[in-house]
Amino acid sequence: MPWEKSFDESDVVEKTMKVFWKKGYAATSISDILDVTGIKRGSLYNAFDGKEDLFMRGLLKYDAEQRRSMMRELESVDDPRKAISMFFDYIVRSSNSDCDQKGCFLVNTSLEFSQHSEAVQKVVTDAFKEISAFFEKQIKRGQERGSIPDTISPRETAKALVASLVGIRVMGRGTFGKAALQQIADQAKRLIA
Amino acid sequence: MPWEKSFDESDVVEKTMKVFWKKGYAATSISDILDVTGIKRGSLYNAFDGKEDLFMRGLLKYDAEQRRSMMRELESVDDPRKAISMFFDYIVRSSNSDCDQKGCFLVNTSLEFSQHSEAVQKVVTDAFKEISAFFEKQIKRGQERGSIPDTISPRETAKALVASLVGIRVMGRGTFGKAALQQIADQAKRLIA
DNA sequence: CCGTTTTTTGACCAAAAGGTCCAGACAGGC
DNA sequence: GCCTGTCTGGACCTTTTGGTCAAAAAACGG
Repeated sequence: MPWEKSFDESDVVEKTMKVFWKKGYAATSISDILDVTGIKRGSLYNAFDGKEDLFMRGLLKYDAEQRRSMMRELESVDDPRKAISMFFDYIVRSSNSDCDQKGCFLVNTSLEFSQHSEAVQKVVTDAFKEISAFFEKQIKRGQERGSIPDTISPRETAKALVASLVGIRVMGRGTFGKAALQQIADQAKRLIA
Repeated sequence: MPWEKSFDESDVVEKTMKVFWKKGYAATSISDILDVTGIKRGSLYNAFDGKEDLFMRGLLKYDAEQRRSMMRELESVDDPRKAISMFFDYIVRSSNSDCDQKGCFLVNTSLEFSQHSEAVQKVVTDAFKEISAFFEKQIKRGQERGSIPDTISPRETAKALVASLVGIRVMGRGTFGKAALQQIADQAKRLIA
């Protein structure tokens, strides 16, 4: 075994992810990536397959470290209303604390569908399906224990909550002010009130 | 006066708009535009300033012909609940009838903010502000005539409705199926029920 | 300390990007 | 029918794009 890489591969993916996240796929050039990682061209292509590969890795990393990890924490919340509420608060908080206003990488990517492979599309759609399923499950749990009214439809309300979430993420990129995002979240919660 | 243009300028803007709408700014090349309009390079740069200019014109055309014209029609609806309801149904219908799944040009553009001039950003944010103001006005009217409960906050509910609308537009690009969009819209209407 | 094996480096490539330019085509006014 | 002004076509330009390559450098086993 003759040599180890001089750079941390996952660090490169992390930095690359942030560029794609902020600027989108098409608007990000390889040069941008070289600049932000400090790595050289040859090293990049020695370690990765190319732009698409880099994007995919970044997206998977985001999905695992941001969305999945947050949802895993919320799974352990006992009170279903609180679990849903915490989800929204988390989104609002992370939207408001990001001074780059990058929004959500998954949402951003879903509006770039036409430029991406089906593999990428699947990551995104699966993510939204899981979020929707999460909401649905929590609503059902709430109905079982009487904290959420039986009159509402779990599946359809879940989808509406996802849409609100997406809306918050989009408006958080600069269209509405910070205060508005929390207000929207609070209103969305009325759907399960 | 020696010669008229051989192409219809507004027709070129229309076709150009559709490409930007579908693929986004960065992913659309001048060659794409030449292909879709059938016009030649020299003619394009003789009639327009360049890519940015073309994009701006397309965006303004969309805003005027899609959003503004629809809102103008809704202004004349007497029943405020119905006006809001029709807005959502219109969005759902136009999302579902577009086989290209382009979504909403304004929403798409709002996720490309970093690549655009402030002038472009202003068009988008103004559009959303107007939609929000429309909802707010309708909610207030509904409360005055007793068809919408006094307990809800007009301004904040309006913002939540905008977020739902945006969510529908995003999910309509392929993440959720057609049926889901109408379901989301129906749930959103519960915010003013 | 020498070969082996991998990484690094930066030059290099073809293609595509956005944009310019001008020779020629064209329709008016005279 | 010619002159004038604009419009068209496409060659052309520079820069940037994503990607390749070969030579040099660096750690390890022997």
